[in-house]
Amino acid sequence: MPVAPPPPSDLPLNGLRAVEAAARLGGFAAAAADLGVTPGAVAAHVKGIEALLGAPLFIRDARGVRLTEVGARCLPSLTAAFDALGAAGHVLRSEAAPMRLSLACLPAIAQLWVQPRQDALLAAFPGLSLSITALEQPPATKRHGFDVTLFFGPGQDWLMPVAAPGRVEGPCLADAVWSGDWTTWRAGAGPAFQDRPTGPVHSLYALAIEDALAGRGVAMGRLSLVAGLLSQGRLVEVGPRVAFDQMMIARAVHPGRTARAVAGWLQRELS
Amino acid sequence: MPVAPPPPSDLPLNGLRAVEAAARLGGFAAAAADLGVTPGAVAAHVKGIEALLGAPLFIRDARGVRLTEVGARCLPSLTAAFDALGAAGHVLRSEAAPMRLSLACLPAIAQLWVQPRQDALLAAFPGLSLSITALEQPPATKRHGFDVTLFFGPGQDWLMPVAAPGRVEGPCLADAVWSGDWTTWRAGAGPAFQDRPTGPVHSLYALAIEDALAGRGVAMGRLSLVAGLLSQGRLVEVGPRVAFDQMMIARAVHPGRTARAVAGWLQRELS
DNA sequence: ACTGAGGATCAGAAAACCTGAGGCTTTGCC
DNA sequence: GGCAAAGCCTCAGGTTTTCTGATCCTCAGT
Repeated sequence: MPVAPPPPSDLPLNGLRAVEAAARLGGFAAAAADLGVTPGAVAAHVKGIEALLGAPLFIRDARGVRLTEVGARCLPSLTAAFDALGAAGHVLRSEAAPMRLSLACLPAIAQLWVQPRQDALLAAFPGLSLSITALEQPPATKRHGFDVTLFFGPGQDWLMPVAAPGRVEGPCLADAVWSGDWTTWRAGAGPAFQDRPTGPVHSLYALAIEDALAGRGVAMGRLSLVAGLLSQGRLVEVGPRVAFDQMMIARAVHPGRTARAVAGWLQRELS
Repeated sequence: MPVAPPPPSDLPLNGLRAVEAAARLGGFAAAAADLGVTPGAVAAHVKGIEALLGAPLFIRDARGVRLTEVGARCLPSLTAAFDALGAAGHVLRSEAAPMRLSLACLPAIAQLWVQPRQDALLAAFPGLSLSITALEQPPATKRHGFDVTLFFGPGQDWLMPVAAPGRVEGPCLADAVWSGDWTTWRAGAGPAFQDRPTGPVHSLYALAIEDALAGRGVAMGRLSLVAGLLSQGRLVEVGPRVAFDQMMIARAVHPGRTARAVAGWLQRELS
């Protein structure tokens, strides 16, 4: 009697999700972050799937993991499947509560741009139930439950130093994420402010702007984010504008009545 | 400081699977059977999803469940997603072990048709690792891990009473599932064997055939299943053949080298 | 050689999951 | 009308799965 091997047991869904995330992101740690668990959990899931299949899907070495041949051939269908699942989840959510909407954006955008427009947005969409989540990175996939994203993408914006009126002499204020903005600006405007001391470096851009508002120095402003404060006179431009190749972009992650309408409204506000 | 994202709570995969199964099969009990759990577990999963969504997906009444409007709009994308997942799982399995193949068929087919041909099949596909699973019903979806199915479907076959040579006088043997075959045959051949007592009724067709082989009575044979025994002379036909509108059909559940080849081989054996 | 990133491993703890019994409502059938 | 059969619901309890947190290991770059 030849072999009558194992039963055709189904593969655990959560395990497949771990495999897909690890393959897509190129590492267990990244996958773990994506899934909101620890790397150990991802490793265990992947190991479980590999055991069920009887073949390794990843080659481990000290600096990460790579897909095996077999794994690489499986990735496209896995990704397609989880994209479909994400879409299905989205349909469920939007059908169940059409006026509930979740927006993902950078912390700086949330505080400086969305916050001041929130009342207008809610007035434009009566009944809208809005939740705003600040993320450092735009969600990598369409599976994260967000309806609309608002992040920087390719486009045209302006950089210029800003300070509170009459308080233009303080140190240079910067934040950790966009510290490169000063460099970019100087490349276009020359070595201005070179002699200034560097002030506190915040983890959040909005905190640097707060410091500038409080007269504690000069911040590097992205026009789209500080235009409101400039027109209110709470900040003034203290140097030339320099073109910047990133701009805010609002997009609906999945097609859906409300999401599309809100993304359109935001995009209109942007221009 | 990495922002701690308040998770945009993803929907649990197992819950979605329960919802999809219940929606597709029209009942929690059926879904439970499909998923291999108890109805209570399905109910709990569905309830969990409904709670997360904040809207009911099913209307319960005493004779089962129906989808709500919302649920009905969600079903297509859910089904598509789980079909995609099933396909992905299948790719994984076949990539990991290309020569491993699992066949699903009726118990009667397994015992009377597949078993005698197993050596020939393995000879035709060297290295094939075959597992055979007997199911009363063909798997309803493509998600059950089977590579090839072999069941009765629309087509042309023959029914006729069979018995061991020289032992044609015993009672009518029948099995529980195909007891209708006697009725069908009499409808075409007239009231023959009406006066015979009814012998033991087995749960498995193959047991009725065993009884016939042992000379304990007359069984109603489907030609495709008993042809081998007839040509060996172990059974003889003891009445006219009557046309029957179901025949065995082999099909590959998912496209795949081995599955397609084996299904083709089986189909060729059938004709 | 030191350091840091990324994995593996393991035990304990937490969460999710399943079962099994009992109850309720409706339908179909004497 | 009374009765049985289907289905679904709830709940308690236990079991399995899953996650974490600490520790160790390996490798690459400095």
